Formats: sequence, C-alpha cells, structure tokens
Amino acid sequence: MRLSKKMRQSRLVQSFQENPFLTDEEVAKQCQVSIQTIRLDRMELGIPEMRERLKHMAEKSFDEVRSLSPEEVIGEVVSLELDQSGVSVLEISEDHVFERNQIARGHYLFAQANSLAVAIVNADLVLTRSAAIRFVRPVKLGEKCIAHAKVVQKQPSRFQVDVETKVLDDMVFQGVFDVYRATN
Amino acid sequence: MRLSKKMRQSRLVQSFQENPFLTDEEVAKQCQVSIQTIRLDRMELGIPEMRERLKHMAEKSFDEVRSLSPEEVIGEVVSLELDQSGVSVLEISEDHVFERNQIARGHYLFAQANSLAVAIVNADLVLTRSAAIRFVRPVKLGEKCIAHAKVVQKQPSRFQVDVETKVLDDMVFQGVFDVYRATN
DNA sequence: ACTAATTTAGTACTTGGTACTAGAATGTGG
DNA sequence: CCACATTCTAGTACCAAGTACTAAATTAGT
Repeated sequence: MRLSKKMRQSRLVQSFQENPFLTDEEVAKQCQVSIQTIRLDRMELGIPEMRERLKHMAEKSFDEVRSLSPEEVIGEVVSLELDQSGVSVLEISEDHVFERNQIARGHYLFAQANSLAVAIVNADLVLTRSAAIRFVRPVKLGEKCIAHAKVVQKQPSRFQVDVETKVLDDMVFQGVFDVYRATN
Repeated sequence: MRLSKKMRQSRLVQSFQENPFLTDEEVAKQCQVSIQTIRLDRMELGIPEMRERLKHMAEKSFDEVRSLSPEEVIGEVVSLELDQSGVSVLEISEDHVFERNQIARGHYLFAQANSLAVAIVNADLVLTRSAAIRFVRPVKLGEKCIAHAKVVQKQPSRFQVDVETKVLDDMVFQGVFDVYRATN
C-alpha cells in the first residue's frame, strides 16, 4: 500500500482545498492510485467534481460582486467594472503585520492594489509591467483597507491603472500601475 | 428574421455579462435561434464557453488574496551585509503562479524585493515609503529568482535601496525602494 | 433572379465527469 | 492457511457542454 486510505483522504481534502482546480486525474497521479479510487474518495468525502467546485466559487464571487456595498464587505472581495474601475477590501490581520509593531508589511498593500489593477482589465492574461507606489502612512493590525482602482489610460494592450487605498478617509497607499495584456 | 445579427450579438454580449452561467442552449432558446448560431456568435465575439467563463471567475476570486497568507518570510535571505547589500532567493512554486499560465504573480517578486530592502537596513523598525518597480519579463513556475539589493543612498533615517532580481543571468525585476527607519 | 451572407443541421471528437458492475489485490480474524 | 471483508482497479455506458468541421437550407440585398 502506498498510503493508508485515511492518510490519502485527508491529503486529498487538503489538496482540493488549496487547489480546487485539480482534476481527478491529476490527483490520482499525485497519489499513485487509480482515478476510480479518487472518485470513490470524493464520494465518501462529499467533494463535488471540479466543474461544480469552480461553478460554486464563481457563484460566490459573482454574488459578492453584485451585492457589494463597501462598508459591509469584509475580507478579500472585489467589485469590478471591467476596463473601468474596481474596489477591493482587505482587513489587516495577524498574518499581514510585523510581529514587533503590528504594522502591515508593505507588500500586502501592494498585493491588494496589484491584484486589483490586474483584475480590472478585461483580458485573459494580464501582467504588470511597472509601478510607482507610495506608502503614505503605516497601516495597523485590524484596519480595513479599501482600495479604489481606476483605469486612466487605455490603449489596445496597455493600461494605466491608478489605485488609492484608504482606511476610512485616510489615504494610506497610492500607486500607479502600468499593466498590459500579454499574448501567450 | 427575429432580430438582426448585430442586434442579437450585442444582446448576447450583455446577456453573458450579466449572467455568465448561461449555456449556449439557454441563450439559443432566448434568442429563438439554433444553438449553432449562438456558437458562431461566440466565436466571432471571442466569448469563451461557459465552463471557461466560470473557471476564469473562480480563478480571479481565488487568486485574490489567498496569495497573501502563508509565508512569513518571502524568499530566503542568503547573505546580508547590514546597511550595504543582501541577496535573497525565491523559487517560484505552484503557490506563486496564476493557475492558468504558470506565470508568477507580480506581488511575489515585489514581496521578495521589498522584504530584502527592509531586511538590509540595520534598525528596529524599517518601513517602505515608496518604490518604483519594473517587471522586466514574466517569471515562470520553477524558476529561481535571485534578488540582489544594494544600499545606494544613506541618510540618518532614509535609505535608498536598489534591487535587481535575476533568473540565471536574465533580469526579471528591477526596483528602487525608499525605506526609512521609523520611530515608534 | 442571383449571389453573398446567414442560419441550421449533423457528425465526429473532447473533457471531466457520473453510475454501475465485476474482478483483483490486500488485510485481518479465526 | 482459509475465508471473508475491505480496498482498489478496470471497464462499460452515459451525460453536459462544448469544439471543429462539412454541408445544406434559408434569407437578404441588389
């Protein structure tokens, strides 16, 4: 036996958790068992098939986008008007701060802004070419960062996206992103 | 004719925009045309099939901020001469890339560089004030990014740190960080 | 009326599955 | 060691929602 059933199943749960895009075939290969075994496992564990998982996620994010009223949304949600503007909210948790002083590491604010700048552009493969950013003031544990992004220049495959992140009415981060639609 | 082609197509674009979960069959029924017509329309308009649409949405929401939690240290610092220079290595793993195309998300490269720029400065509390960065070329899954940082300007409480990240001899990222020693 | 554009029909094939049956391999208890 | 149970594998038929392609029918425009 390669791995006990229980072992495999708990590994499986985790795998799907951290990458819901996996097909049974891929997991089967990873676990060195047949595809049927994986399917039996999914049945037992009540894990739906990949397409259902994705559909579920899509639904979730879709609903969220629909019902976005900035003050009630907590977490990592984004509202998007493709090629125009978007909003994302990030609440600073333990994971985001320097232990020593409870101040958010800059790259989390950057990540929020960068993700948003990329998400806003309506194309398959969008990458950041360059950015100029400013951390206006430190952000502390527990603060809720609301990033507003706006496309300010649109060329066939290049976009300039400005992002401003605020905590309440306090500007904390400012960035100008030059993103492009890549051909891959 | 029920509706002109153009009419139908623009209606179609809107339909899919406001409900990406629609199948061709459903839309065909709505428009009173055959399923093939809808498919031709999708081809012409470059609208992907339903499953792809959902996958795409799932990816966007998934990519969002999950990215932000796991690692305490981004990249491994392999050498450090305080207030002078440092090197850190980051190997791009599954966790760092867009599922779709295996290209690293920009904010990981940024995080590596930012962490290094902050680590290099010999003080208790160091924060980034601003940065100008350039993603020179996309980085793919499995590539090992080596970031070299150098302090190029030193004032009592302000430092300018230049970071260059390479894969082998290939420059992939460049950044100028303005960091400061905070009093807190 | 004739040609071009548009629409429909139909076939073969693909992905990532479900549902089900049956046999093989491996354990485990007596 | 045998018997039975658990676990795993294999294989078939089928489905949804497509792609890719060919060909015919319909409609529009002039």
